[in-house]
Amino acid sequence: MTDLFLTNNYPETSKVRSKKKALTRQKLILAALHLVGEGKSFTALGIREITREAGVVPTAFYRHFRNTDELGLALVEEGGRSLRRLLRRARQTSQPGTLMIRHSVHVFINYLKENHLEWRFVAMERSGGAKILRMAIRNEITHFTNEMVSDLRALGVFPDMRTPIYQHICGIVVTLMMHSVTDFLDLNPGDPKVEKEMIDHFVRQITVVFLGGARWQLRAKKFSFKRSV
Amino acid sequence: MTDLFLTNNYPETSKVRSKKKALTRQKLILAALHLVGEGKSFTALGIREITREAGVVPTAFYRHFRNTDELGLALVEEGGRSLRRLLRRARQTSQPGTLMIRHSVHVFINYLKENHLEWRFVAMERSGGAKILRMAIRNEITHFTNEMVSDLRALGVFPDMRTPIYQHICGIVVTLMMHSVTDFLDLNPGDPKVEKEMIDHFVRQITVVFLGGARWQLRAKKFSFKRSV
DNA sequence: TGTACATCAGTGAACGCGCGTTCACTGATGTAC
DNA sequence: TGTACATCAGTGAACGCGCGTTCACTGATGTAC
Repeated sequence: MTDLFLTNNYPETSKVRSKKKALTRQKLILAALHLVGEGKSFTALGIREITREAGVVPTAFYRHFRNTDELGLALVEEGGRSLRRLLRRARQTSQPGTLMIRHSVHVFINYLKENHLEWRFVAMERSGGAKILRMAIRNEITHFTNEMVSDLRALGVFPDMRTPIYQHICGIVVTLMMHSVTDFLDLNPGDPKVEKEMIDHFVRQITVVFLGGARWQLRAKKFSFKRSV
Repeated sequence: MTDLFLTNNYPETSKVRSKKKALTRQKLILAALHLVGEGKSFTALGIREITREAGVVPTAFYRHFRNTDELGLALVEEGGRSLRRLLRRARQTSQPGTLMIRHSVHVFINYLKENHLEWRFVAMERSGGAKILRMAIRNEITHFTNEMVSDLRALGVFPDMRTPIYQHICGIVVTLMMHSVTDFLDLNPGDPKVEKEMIDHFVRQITVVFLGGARWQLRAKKFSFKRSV
């Protein structure tokens, strides 16, 4: 994760200064994430609170962001990266057949535990925060859904399903997934029994949606592509 | 709606005073809802802001609530009432057969438009607010889901489906429903075309879930009640 | 390579402001006789 | 019914505090010659 924050916008020649600046930026981002992880709402965070947590003086904040919304957008970007890395990992270890869903959910949950700060932020601000953040997150999630569609296609799940239906199904799955993030992070105190129940629950949800999607596709075919509901 | 706020906790004898107090309480609740409706996050609301909007002096707040969280819980209760009234209305006008889903969604959307303030609050704080509010909302939504199960049963949808599966399906539908609240309130600027698209989208989501649920139930039967995924 | 100047990330003091909360109060409403 | 006292919802002044933001600064890093 660390190196991702260190994106260098300076000419190659200036090294030490830009590295230090990027480091402070990272400290600010991590401080905000850490405070969100403690249960605070990002919307309620203040500049002084964040800089205090980061260990810099309040005014240093303005060298990196105009206001907290701008920091929020940086966090959304970070969350988007996290979403994409999840897909990459799922892709690399994908399993065929009926095991696919359960395996993917396991990858998801493990990934979620590793990166719980970013995910908590995304799941919370997705519907609870400032409008500009909601929109940015909605955008990232749309991209995520589209990528999921092409991944599943590449894996040969539902080989002859039409694209709109495919997108529809993945949209539902992603909505359920984002919702389960809050549940998981709220209710799971490391209890493996609770964790297993939640995983089973989520697997069943996805299975129902996939079954329904396949059925819907069948119907769409039967009625020669005319919707009947 | 109005009369619901005027719950009288005083002995029958004292009338004018308690009525006035309940009225101020209502003003505070409506002020908070109104501010949330303007796009502010409830978490970020302050006592002075709320009392200013309500037209009372800041200290009057303490005659009704200890802090903003307590007001939040009152709003959750109000939201819960709104959820239950929605079910009642849907029940009263229910349609049989394939029309049922589309009709219910229409009832839902119209109801959502009428009571958008409460719903915006519930949808936003469901995953974005203070933990105590999230928990209270989760609780209301669980009740809502259970009621939906028994309503659908009474209507004879899925006559021989087992209760856990029933609950599972309604859980998915309610999650999708709550999620669509934010979408609807964020994206719908009164444009009937956009509105129609969102309704169609939501109808299709529910249909997919219902189809999947029926299919799942069939599988559960076939494999003599043993889950296979 | 060495020197003289420029840049700029982070500092620290200071500001005005709105916040939550306390307190003693007022005057309409309720109660007792 | 009338009177004298009790209650208590809402008032208004006051408090200490942390907030966001401004500004001139410092000193390490970068650049030019």
